[in-house]
Amino acid sequence: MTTERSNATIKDVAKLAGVSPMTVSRVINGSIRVSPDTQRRVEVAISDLGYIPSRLARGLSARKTGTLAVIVPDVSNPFFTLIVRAAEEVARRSTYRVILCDTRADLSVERDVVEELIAHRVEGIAIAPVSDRSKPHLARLARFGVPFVLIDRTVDGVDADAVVGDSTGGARLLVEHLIGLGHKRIGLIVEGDEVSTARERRKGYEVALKAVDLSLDPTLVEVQAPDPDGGFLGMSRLLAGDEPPSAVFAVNNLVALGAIEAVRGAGLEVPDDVALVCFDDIELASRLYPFLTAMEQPAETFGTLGTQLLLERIDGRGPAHGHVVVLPGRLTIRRSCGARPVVAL
Amino acid sequence: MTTERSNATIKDVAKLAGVSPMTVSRVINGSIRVSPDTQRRVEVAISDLGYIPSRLARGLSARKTGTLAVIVPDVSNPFFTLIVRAAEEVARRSTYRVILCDTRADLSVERDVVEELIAHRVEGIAIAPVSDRSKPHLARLARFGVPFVLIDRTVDGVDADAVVGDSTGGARLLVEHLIGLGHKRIGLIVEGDEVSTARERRKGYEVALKAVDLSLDPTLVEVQAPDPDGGFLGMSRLLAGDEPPSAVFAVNNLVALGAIEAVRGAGLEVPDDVALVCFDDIELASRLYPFLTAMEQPAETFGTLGTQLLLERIDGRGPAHGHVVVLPGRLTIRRSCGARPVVAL
DNA sequence: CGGTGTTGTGGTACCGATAACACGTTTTTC
DNA sequence: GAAAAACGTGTTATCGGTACCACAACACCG
Repeated sequence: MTTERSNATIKDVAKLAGVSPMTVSRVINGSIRVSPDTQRRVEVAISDLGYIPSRLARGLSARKTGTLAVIVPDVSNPFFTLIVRAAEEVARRSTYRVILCDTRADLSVERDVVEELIAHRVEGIAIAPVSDRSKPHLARLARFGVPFVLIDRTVDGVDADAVVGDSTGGARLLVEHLIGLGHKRIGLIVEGDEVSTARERRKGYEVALKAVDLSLDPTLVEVQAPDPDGGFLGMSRLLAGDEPPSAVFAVNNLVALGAIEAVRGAGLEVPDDVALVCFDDIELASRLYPFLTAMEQPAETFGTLGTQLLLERIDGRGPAHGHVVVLPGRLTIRRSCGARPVVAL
Repeated sequence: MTTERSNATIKDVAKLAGVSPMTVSRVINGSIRVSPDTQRRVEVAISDLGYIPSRLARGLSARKTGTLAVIVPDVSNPFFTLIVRAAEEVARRSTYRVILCDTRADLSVERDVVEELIAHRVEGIAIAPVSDRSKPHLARLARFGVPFVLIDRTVDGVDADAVVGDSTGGARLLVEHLIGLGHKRIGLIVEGDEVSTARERRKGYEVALKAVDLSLDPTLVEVQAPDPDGGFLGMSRLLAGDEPPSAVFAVNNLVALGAIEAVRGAGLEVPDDVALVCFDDIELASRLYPFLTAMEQPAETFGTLGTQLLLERIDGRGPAHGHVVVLPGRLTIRRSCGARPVVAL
């Protein structure tokens, strides 16, 4: 193994192989118009020099980088991790590379990330936007002609391809399940309605209640950050009310976690004192302790389908207007709702 | 808001501002040698055109990209997520961007990722390598003069900066804890010893047993993949043995998860029938259900320190030989080991 | 046998930025 | 008050590739 420092360029390879840089370029890019003999010589030279073509130069010159990006608000959320994995897989099969970006649900980080990706001249972006306030960022992409696909969330006033879950329907099912268990006072912990999923889940909650003539008590709705802290706060406030709910619907898995902590913190238990349901599973946690009754969404499909739509857009195929795919979820009944689990532990 | 498609270059900006591209470049890069008036005119032009400089061109021309990379074997593992977050934070403060890469613990993916990052001309890499067999990949980096820092794991035969946990000491503490609880037959589920942490944790296990004259029974050691499936398999085999262990040390959090499932699958319970300890916590799961007795490692510090070492390397500072930092873990006693928890639930 | 393709290869310009140097002007310095 | 230094800006070459066109050599056609 040589220890020599290598930073060969296409010219070095060309010289060593006794051809022009253009011919080396042809070999790299798998052009057909190269004689077998030349091709072999060039390949040997590349290998001898340990040559790796610069993506910077390639991208600059060819005006395409072969790079996509996936932007999510939280890479550590298992729901988004699955999306990312699936997206990478699809992209890889189309010989695209993927840059993964985490906005931490922070609008200003999202703004920077989008700008950075434009600067990198990525060819397309799959994005789970922070909220409706992401609209300027998406407008920026549109202005630069960067195709994008929305994942998990739509953005008010933005017409684009999107792959989302059936939040309204899913929420309705969850709440109907609680109603079926006899609950009449059902609380909701949800994030602000500038996030499409929150908006729709809230709507599903309301539809389910109205359908059985249960009144909508505004004191039973807590608007909180979509994380464990928000869940904790929301549940704490609900429990402190005059007439606390007997069941609560948490807008997502992390909120549910915090809500459970709040229940326990109040010396109560889930589901005995408060039943709980939510959107999205926490896979690792459920393996250890199958507890959360949840509307599970097909995260991988979000990633797969989203990336496929994106690739179509890049190729100039696809309809003129945004193509929105809505995927149904699956209700998984476990302990937190208080129903007898279907499968014994 | 104009809907015009924008792809302005530095020349367009220069023309609009009535200066040369060089002057625009100076403004972009915050050079001091620009008159306030010119600066303002250029900034207005940039803003009017919605100009975003091409990183490709900048990188090619300036021969530096201002980009680092973090490579981990599993972004969804909370341990690595924390590392990544911390690394990004440090990099951002030094005006570096970060590319996040997930190898899925697959050597061939790691090879491709490394090659891709060299092609992107990243200026430095923090990597949690797959195993000792990652050595050629690291050699490649060295050959290209790309500084790198090892995170969480060292690689046999590679001299580099590294930030790792005290695996041997941590493992010893965990096993001593089990011994202190009266266990005499203690099993181990570990991955192959081409991974430094596995090697060292196994060593810690052996040291702890020897220290109290407990024999090393090879049938109590299961070598398995470092994921839930491996844990399940390992635990299943241990339980099926002639003289099953009364306690088991799982090499990491995910293995522990699978191990618990195996115990339950056999109609037994943790810790009543088998006590269990492991490395690394699962934060979300522990919030829902504080169960795992674990050696928690300061993941953020791995990321922070690692990136700092990397930045020093890039600046040409830092010692000639690899600087290895070993960080101690913290033993968190919960239920899975069978000890009475310090804090009531 | 000239005309028309096809094949394999090279030359040149250029992608969009910056480094390095040059140059006219103003300011400082003694 | 002239030389030296600082200032503000432009010119040119170049980073490492690829697009586009040119072109020689050979094949095939009627």
